[in-house]
Amino acid sequence: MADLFPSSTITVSVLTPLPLGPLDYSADTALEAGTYVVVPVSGRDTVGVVWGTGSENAPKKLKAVIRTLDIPAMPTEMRRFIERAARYTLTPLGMMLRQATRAPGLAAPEETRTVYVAGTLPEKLTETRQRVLDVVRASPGLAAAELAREAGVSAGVVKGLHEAGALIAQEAAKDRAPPRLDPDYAIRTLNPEQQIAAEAIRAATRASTYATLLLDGVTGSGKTETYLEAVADVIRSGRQALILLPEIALTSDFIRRVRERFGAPPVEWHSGISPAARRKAWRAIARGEAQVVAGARSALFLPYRDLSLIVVDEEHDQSYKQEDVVLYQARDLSVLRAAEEGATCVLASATPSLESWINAESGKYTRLTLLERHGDAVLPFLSALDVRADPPERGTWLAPGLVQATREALSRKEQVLFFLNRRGYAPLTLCRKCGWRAGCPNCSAWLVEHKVGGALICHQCGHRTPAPNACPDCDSTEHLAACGPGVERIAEEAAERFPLADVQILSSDLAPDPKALKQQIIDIANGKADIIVGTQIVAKGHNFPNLTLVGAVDADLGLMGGDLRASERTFQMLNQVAGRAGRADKPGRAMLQTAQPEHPVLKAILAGDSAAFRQRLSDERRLGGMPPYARLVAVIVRGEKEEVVWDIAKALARNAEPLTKAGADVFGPAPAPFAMLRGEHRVRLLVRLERSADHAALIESWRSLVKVPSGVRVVFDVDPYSFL
DNA sequence: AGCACGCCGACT
DNA sequence: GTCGGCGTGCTC
Repeated sequence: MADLFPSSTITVSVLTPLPLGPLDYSADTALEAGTYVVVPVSGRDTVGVVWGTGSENAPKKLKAVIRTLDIPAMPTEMRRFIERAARYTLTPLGMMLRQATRAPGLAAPEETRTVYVAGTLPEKLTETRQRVLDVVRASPGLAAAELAREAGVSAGVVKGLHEAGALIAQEAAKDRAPPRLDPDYAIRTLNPEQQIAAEAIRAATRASTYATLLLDGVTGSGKTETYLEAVADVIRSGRQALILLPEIALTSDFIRRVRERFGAPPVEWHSGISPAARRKAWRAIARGEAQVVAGARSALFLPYRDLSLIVVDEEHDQSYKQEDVVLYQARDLSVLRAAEEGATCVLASATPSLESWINAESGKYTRLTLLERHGDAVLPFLSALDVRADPPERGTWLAPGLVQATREALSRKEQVLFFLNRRGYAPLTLCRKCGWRAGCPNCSAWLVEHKVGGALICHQCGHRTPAPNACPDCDSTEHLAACGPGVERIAEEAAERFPLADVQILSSDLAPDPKALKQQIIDIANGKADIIVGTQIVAKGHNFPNLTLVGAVDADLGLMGGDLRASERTFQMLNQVAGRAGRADKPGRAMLQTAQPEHPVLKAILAGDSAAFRQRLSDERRLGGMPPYARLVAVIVRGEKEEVVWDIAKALARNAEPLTKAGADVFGPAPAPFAMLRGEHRVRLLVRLERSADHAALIESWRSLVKVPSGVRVVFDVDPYSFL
């Protein structure tokens, strides 16, 4: 449209979802910070957010803001959160905004629908008309079709009443508010321990100042019931609560628990919801109509109007770490957002992450402990099966003790789970004649044989090749041997030993898609399997109500090797898997097959003594090692301009190397931008680490690894870890 | 992130 | 002689 009025004079700074900072535009009126606007960027219409109001007179030739959007402005708290999150994760500001504007139809005008309210009484009042009027009086704001259905009349009656002036048409938002949750719908009785924890969370939310609490409760101690009582309090106060869950745990199971407690489901937000539901949820949250949101990590970037409580359930879960284009730890950013909103953050887990553990130890977080199993649930009986004393027969992998226990459980019609965190049939194929081993041509890993699909697959890079019939080196067809077990091989053995049992493999690569996998888990939980052979996916999400025996086929897996996270992850995984055993009426059994029963990780699990183990781990970690989640960005400073010359995260993404390698391997050759430098430069080295250990030592060791071409002097300016 | 501009290999 | 590879550069 042509601009009929004199040129605009006000400068506004607008942040767009691009890897940039805010851009300046002109506007004819002042726009409040937080207003959603459409602006042209490189000739295309882009939704952005007014980030600041600049000078009144716009002398430069700026492009003009195209229009403002009729949606609630982004609250100050959220803008501050985005700024701090961007700085903390070393992400360009615009990319952080991008996380928050990933809702469809933001720019589209809100759709409306016609609804009816009562008008004047009609002259002719028939019985059917009366029924319609009763309905409209009881619940005004229904559409014609709904009104007719509720009253049990035809659409014609409603139409007639409208024409007679007895019903008045109104335009209402098409998206209706989500169903109201009733905080008193089904109040749960908590045991004393739970009451203390729930009261502590309630006190924190009522104080309306930032606090983080670590809800550390053993499996089955009723963490969910406990924090839902605090959520109830938030609902009563008219504020909002967000419950973050690992994607896989966001099942109908969890939604059902919320529904049972509050009489209505929470607003859901995760990758599986439809664009329409997404749009609806976004607007309901922005308007403050959504009382409780249950979502995956991206739900942290929604525009809550009045957020009082953030719960991060299963806070140790790896999936809170986003590692694609924008890198962040949703658990860390939850703490950050809570700080900005003056809200309470609850980190809940049976096996808290080391960093949260340390933060609780140091007093940064308040620790709430639940030691008792709730209700009928009983801790499983844990035991080690020493495979040196009681080895499996040659060519098999299940120790006699585990086989015997399985036989007994099956005879009682109970389910058994064999846990082995290794996909495929065999992790190594070798030629017994010439010693050839099937290795990946791209990386250092061995190729894993998969019988399902008949291929050798690299679990590191995905490289795939048909399983050979003969040794590629010596052509021998008789000497190729599969070494070691994967879940497919354990399933094979289980089927041989227990021919009458229904054996099912639960492995991410064997389901055609995540939906099918979910369905398979539900079917198994409902009894459609006698023996489950599963990878780590059984550690998460669904409960198997008839499961009474868990056998960890190789509990030592992950206890060796250079990965410093391994023992921590193994501890968490085995703990969670073992916790799956047991029914309401009956304690379960968990047997850990091991060649090193005296290993501290296994001893800690068997003794249920996580504290000592964690203390030892954290002491160890303080001595060094590569953190699992890190960002290191080198910035050349040239006067006012700062130029990112090297981003470790991007370098890692290119090489597809895990973040767990030793420093020297991560750094590799000198990054090209350094090689091009001549003379003296000031370089700021920005570092962000996930661990709350001793960062200074790590940074120092990294600094020594940055290779700078000779003749160039680089002054390092380390930006210290600064986070809450 | 997109998208344009830009300089070197195998093809209608 | 062109089509097209993706390497830098820009977006108010």
